[in-house]
Amino acid sequence: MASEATEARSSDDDLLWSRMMTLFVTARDQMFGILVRHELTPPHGFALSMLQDGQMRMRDMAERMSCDASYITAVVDRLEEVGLAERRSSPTDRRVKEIALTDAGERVAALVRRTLTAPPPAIERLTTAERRTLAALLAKMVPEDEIADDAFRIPPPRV
Amino acid sequence: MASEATEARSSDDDLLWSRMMTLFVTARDQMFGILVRHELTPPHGFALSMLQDGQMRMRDMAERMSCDASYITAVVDRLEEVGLAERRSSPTDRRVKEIALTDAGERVAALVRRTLTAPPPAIERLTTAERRTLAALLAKMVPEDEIADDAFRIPPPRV
DNA sequence: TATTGTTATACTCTATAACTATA
DNA sequence: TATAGTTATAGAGTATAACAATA
Repeated sequence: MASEATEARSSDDDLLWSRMMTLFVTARDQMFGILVRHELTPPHGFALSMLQDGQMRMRDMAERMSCDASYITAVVDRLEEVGLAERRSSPTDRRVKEIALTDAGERVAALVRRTLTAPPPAIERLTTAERRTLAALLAKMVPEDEIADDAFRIPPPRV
Repeated sequence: MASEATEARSSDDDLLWSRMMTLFVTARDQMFGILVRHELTPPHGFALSMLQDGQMRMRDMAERMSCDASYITAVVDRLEEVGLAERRSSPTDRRVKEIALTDAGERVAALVRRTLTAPPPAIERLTTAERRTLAALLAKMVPEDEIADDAFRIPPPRV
């Protein structure tokens, strides 16, 4: 039986996407807020999120961020300056530097990761049953193998 | 009675937000594609979307885009170069220039607007009833007076 | 010789300030 | 004097290319 929230007026349909966009904008602004407080930009956030899964070689970071290795140098420089990550020379190959999060970096990375993966506060306006319904509808729209992982990757197009 | 799509497994809940993000990323990339094909950047898309509601003075464009008037000069220069908009001197105040879309500009602006307001193709994986349910859930999460209108506004934070 | 990372350089995007024309 | 728009200049972000160190 349809609950109050599932009785849609026709105008709801028209605004469906605008409402979803609003959730994104809110999450994006929250993410930007976290980054600005640490004087970082979106690429740093992406890097922090990656590094939460374990230390990485700069070469591999460049690959996953789809940018040149020279830019990774700048990104890691900045992360070191603000004390969120550090370079560790590889004991087996002295060319290689492994980038690892500091304790402070772990904390910020966890915040970033949560913004990328946890539903925004507006989810609390739904009952548990409604959340399950929403999850199921989204699962039908976006199969697991189509889930993207670069929501906040920058930059926008260069012409 | 719950349809097939509304029976959520617990892991669906975990991925709810990642799935929604994927829809956003897809729409963003579609928008970027439209813009790149016309050698434009996100601010141009935002300007086109605004101009679809009628011609505007550059001063007002700067206000709504939260940027300096001098940058609007550059944006409008570019839109004129690619033939999507044109400056029209105001007959009543010779300082003022009204910016209007050309026919080609109307077409691109309509595309942009649609990307901003129409659900992405994945919506077709839902039945009509499911779409209404989704719309109702989103309406409960995002009341009409909280709907944001600057989904693709750039830039990201500068530190 | 090939690979990892850095430095040097240049280009794009956007902001700030000085300027011109009109009101 | 105040306002609309432009031009000049500068800063941040990112890419490309040349380089040094190590394999």
